[in-house]
Amino acid sequence: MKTGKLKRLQAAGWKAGSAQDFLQLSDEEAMLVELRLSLIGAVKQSRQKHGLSQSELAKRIKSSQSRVAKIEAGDPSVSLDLIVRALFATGATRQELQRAFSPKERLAA
Amino acid sequence: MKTGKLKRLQAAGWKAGSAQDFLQLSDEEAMLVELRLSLIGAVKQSRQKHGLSQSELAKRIKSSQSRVAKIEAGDPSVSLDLIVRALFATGATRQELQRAFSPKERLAA
DNA sequence: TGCGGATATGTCAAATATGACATATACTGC
DNA sequence: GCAGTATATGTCATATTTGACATATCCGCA
Repeated sequence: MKTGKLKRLQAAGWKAGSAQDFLQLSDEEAMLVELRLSLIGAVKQSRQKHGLSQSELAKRIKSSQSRVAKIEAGDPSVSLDLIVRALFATGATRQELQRAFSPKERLAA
Repeated sequence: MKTGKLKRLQAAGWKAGSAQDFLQLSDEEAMLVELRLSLIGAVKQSRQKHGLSQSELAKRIKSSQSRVAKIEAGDPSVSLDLIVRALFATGATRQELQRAFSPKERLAA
């Protein structure tokens, strides 16, 4: 049942071109999206845990509040690089980063 | 002793603008570079382990042999996204990816 | 009600990453 | 020596990502 996968992706802020596009996602692509979701979650969590506003985090990574918002919204225009940068900038350790990579919940086949 | 850090970065294919640039690397930047190194190492290792040529891997990620070479050479023009994509495409599992994130060796201070 | 801070969304010019290509180098086996 | 295969390096037009900005929405609090 692939629809669950679709819902997840949409929930992450990915505007579907068409359902087909998503149903044709290769495993690698799915893994990448899943990875992004994990990291994004870690950013949100870590930022709030450290009591930072989006603007404050933005300053640390020399970006803008709007881009931080896009990071956390899972906007497709945001690169993995920027997500990881943001995560580090919140004060997250590499161990926390590692944890973000843990498949805490598995994708429905 | 910061020079070790510099050597590492240069070894990774980062052309120094000047030594200062590197000595001024923030911790977050250093972590990011270290992360890239780990992932790059994992790509090389996994690709060879699976008996793939750079050209074959390139096809899988719809790229070119030259870009795969740049990935493995640590070329600064290569994004984290592409590195991770390449790693997944070699057939690496998420667990292997996770291991690549492990700080197996620590940077000198 | 309105004010203030935080977050979200859309746009855009500039910056950066991209695949493709040419070409160079290295290492085989002949 | 040469041919074949793998990898490295440089360039470039195109594509994607960027920070910045405007503006909207949400949420307490007076």
